[in-house]
Amino acid sequence: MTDQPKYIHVSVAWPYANGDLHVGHLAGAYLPADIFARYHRLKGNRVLMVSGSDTHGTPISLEADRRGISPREVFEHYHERFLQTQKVLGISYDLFSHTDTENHHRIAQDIFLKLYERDYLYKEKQKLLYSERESRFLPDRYVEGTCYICGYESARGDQCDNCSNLMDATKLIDPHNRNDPDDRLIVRESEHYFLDLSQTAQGLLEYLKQNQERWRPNVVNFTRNLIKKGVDEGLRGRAYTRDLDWGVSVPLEGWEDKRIYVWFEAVNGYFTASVEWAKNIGQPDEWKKWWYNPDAETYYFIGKDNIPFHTVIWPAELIGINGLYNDGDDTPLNLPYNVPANEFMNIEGKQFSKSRNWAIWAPDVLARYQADALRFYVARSFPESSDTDFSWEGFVTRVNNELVAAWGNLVNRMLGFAYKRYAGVVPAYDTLTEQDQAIIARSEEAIERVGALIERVRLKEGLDVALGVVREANAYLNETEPWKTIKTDEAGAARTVYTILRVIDNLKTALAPYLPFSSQEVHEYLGYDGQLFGDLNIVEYAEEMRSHRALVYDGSAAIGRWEVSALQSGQKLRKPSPLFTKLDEDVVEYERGFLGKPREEMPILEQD
RNA sequence: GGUGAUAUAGCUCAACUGGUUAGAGCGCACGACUCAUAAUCGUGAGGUUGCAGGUUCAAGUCCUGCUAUCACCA
Repeated sequence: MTDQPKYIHVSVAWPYANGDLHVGHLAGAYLPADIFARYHRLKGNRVLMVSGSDTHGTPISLEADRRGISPREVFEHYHERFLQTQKVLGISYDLFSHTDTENHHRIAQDIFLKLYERDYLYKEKQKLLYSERESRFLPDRYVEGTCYICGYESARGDQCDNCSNLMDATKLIDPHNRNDPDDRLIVRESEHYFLDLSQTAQGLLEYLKQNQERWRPNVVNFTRNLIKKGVDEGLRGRAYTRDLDWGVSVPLEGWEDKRIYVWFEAVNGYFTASVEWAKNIGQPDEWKKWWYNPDAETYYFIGKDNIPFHTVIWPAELIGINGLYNDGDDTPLNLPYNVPANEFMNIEGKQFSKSRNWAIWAPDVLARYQADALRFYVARSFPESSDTDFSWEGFVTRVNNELVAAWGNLVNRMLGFAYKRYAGVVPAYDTLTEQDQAIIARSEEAIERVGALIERVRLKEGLDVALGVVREANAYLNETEPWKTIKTDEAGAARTVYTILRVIDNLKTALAPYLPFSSQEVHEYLGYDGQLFGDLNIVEYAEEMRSHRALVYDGSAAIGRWEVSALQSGQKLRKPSPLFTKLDEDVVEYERGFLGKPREEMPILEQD
């Protein structure tokens, strides 16, 4: 490989640490990001993949109230579970941190101050609902009142559940505290800072123009209309600060009681986690190779609900803070190179719902099934162009018919055959027939084709291509029948077995980003040493006042390459055993039984 | 109400900028094989591409209207 390594930044949506990870999280962002990152690592590129727990925001506060504990206790509990879950699932973050680190607070405040100094922020008074009993402004989610459109009595502050219109909380009739109906709320003015998007609108349009070829059409169209509307009508500002007590403080005198709005501060995490990562490895400027390098490519893996924040708000912030921490150098910060937003994954035909427990929780699935089985089914069902459905019937049939029967069985039948009949070594051959060469070529092309698709973030199609070649490999065996020819044509059988082992070697590589655990097994069965990928560790980092735990990818032991097989005859094989567990049909009914019923959180265990 | 997206075989999904008889997997029917976790391979049946119009030599693919679902925003 003579190409210069590319710098690839993989930014992954920050999950609210108010509940376990579920398959929607995996399908929307984490698994696609991991597949993408693993591919680029195999390719020899420099990958920096970061994310972390979002520890602020109303959902955390609500959960804390519900349980009668502090927001910190809530997020620490789920942050730890995120670390363990993603370690078992193999989501290979270079750093999965959280937003309550000193590092994140400091940088989020520096970003605010930079925007403030450069006049990207303006002050404005807002009318908000105030609780005299609690002496504070109440977030919309805490407010209840009578809907001013349909008259429904229990409309929420943000939306009416009856007529589903969005609500302006201050217009609600008889507004009161959800947790305390006697607490009548009054409208009071409060001053806040707003991000002035009109200043960056032209720059954003220009930026969009340069990227639209590469982006998914829905992301482009959605963003373009958002900005254009803003340019025509004067792009509205967005409130950057809130009257809350949980979050990052506004770093201005007299504003200490207000907080930076969680969304503005959470997207800063892509940047703050990169800085933290560099500090953690003892090379504090290393992050600049992704953020201030014009040749670096930055990818943001998010769900469709977050598109505006990643294609408008965050780029606007980045334009506003250009030069931050860069010693006067005028290189601009990198704006998102691609934002391959996914749609949603439904559960058994219905929308995910945490409150009704209509959900499939990642720790629960991983307690019962192989990580690669989950990765496989979710990847087969990625909502890349439209909403898709996770069904247990689909899980069982896809795992049994495709993962176990087509790929796992191909590996098992031929590695077992080779191991038994050829004294545990890759058989020798003289020349390969055209048919042999053809299937080898197909498997080599698969590496090329799958790689090209992954680079374009068409991950589902990439997996489909690899599986297609798995089927071709099975068909090849049906035609060449080495178990028959070994009795009549020893040279022919040896040639066939060598061929299929080399094909399996190539397919192992093509599938490795998707199925890292089982590809590693195949790698070892074929007699190779070493790890295709590095290791994931949970590490504790101390700051001045407190410490936090993080998930960290250590690639130092990785030897895997995105290259075609050069399998040598005579290589010593290891005794194979089946890669995947076949699932019983009863799984469908058993698992469906958990849906919609109260759930008990179980400890997260490592697999194997 | 505005913006974006989705609606294709029984099921889950494909089909880049409009172009030969709309594809694949599963399921189903029939056949082949037996090395393998009864796994594999082949053949076949099955679609008036949500509804109604329109543009074009040609539309699942473009335009208009409508219906349903999802997301974001007022």
